Amino acid sequence: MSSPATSTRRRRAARGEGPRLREQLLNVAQELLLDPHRDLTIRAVASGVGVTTPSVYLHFADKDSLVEAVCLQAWDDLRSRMESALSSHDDPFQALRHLGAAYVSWGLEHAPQYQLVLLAPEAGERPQRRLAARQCLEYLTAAVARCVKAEVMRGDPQELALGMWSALHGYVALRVAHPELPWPDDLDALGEHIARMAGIGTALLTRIEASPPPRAPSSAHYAATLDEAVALLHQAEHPFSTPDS
Amino acid sequence: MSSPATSTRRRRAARGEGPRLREQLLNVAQELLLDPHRDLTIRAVASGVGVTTPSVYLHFADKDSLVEAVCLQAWDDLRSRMESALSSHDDPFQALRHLGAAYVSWGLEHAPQYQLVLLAPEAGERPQRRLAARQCLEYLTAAVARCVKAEVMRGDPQELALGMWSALHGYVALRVAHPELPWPDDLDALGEHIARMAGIGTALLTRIEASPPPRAPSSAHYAATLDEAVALLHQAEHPFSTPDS
DNA sequence: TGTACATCAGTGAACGCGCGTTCACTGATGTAC
DNA sequence: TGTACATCAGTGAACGCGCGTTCACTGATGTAC
Repeated sequence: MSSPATSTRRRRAARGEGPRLREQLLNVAQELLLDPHRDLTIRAVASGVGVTTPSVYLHFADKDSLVEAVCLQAWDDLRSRMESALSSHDDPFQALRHLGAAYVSWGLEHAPQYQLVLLAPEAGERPQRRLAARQCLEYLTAAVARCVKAEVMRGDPQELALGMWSALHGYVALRVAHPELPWPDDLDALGEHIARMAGIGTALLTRIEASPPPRAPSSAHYAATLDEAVALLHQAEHPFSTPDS
Repeated sequence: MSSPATSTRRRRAARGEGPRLREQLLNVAQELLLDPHRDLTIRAVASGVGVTTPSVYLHFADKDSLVEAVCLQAWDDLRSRMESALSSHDDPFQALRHLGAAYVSWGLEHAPQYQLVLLAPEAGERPQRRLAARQCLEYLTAAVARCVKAEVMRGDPQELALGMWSALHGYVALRVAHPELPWPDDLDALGEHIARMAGIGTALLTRIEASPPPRAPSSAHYAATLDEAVALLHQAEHPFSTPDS
């Protein structure tokens, strides 16, 4: 009578095949999460698979468990992307930059999962999401630590990583929540810009903080000094990176 | 019988005094927004004032209008803070830095309002919140434009402002959603760090992009060149700023 | 100064919705003898 | 080879909750005459 509108009624699973339903529920839940016009409800997930609502409780204790499982599935993907970004560049500063770009690019591609783990107000109270956030920070901290070891940055790697992360996160968060702002067309280009801005900014700022100058400067002095610095870079055997290394 | 538990029953307003209820409703709604243990519902707002639920509809068309009104009230405060940060510093680069620090500091103090306008998934679809976000960008763009005019930065002010904003926003957003991360105790110190990192990073990066060097560098070359640049700054008449100007 | 009337700031009770969740059940699948 | 039985993947119907919202009303306040 009240058969699901979105899907044909599925065949009942064979004896040992029960757990396959779990996988199907996760898939449908993921689809719902990606569709801004539909809500992720227990009822919608069940009917999407072609099953009645109570069946969901055969595999998930409650709604939260289901939602969390959906999101954490995607975060494994980010972890592996960060890992490969880190290991595919021998040079610490280049590795950090590519790690940042990979992070931003993943975040923009997985907006709903990103939103749930890093933007939801209650995210900090959920152990699984805390863990996902923590692991993110650890990858970044590792990358920054290598830069500190190579003496291109100075200071506490974890604190610097929090600063870098803020810059990357902000771009993803702002773009996802306010797509109507005058963003440039190329999603990743601004991500690259921000990753480089944060990297270069951190490198220069931590040096200045390690040996603070006596007086406050003006814009004119900043400009003049930066010009000289860039000129210096051009004379160096290996000058600063172009946008694509 | 079912008198409100949270407040004494108020006296009925006199003839012309009707609109005063609106103000009281906004105040209670604000309190509810700030209390993470209570939800902002029409019922709770009404009972907080000491009035029955339908009375709320005398002043607000629906719940959304009420919530939006509460939030936008606070954003006026941010606008004035940004304005005074901008006008209290003659030097463009210093003004930008203080604008950033003021922004972060306000965001951390007004987490719920910040969350609703800049973090909520549907924020980009609400005209009022779009406007608030847009005005934020405009203040930042104005500050960056002054830096571009003073030649301490190069490029499109709005695009650079989006990058700067991302960095500032990310810190507020991350800290608000994940307070359990290993943040330093001083809220504003890291905000200052990020504002400076983004400013200096943008200034240096836009110079490098305006005159890109021929080859990709290594961390060692970055380190050596930045050392020379900082040495240069120390020789300058007005070197880089200390954390407190 | 008194009285009929309009206004306006509220009230009280209820509606209907969609949600997460529970409970007693069913009927196909495999297994023991 | 047939039959009784345990298992297990589901079903169907309902509960109860809190919410936003609506509707017909009331009773104090001020005003016209």
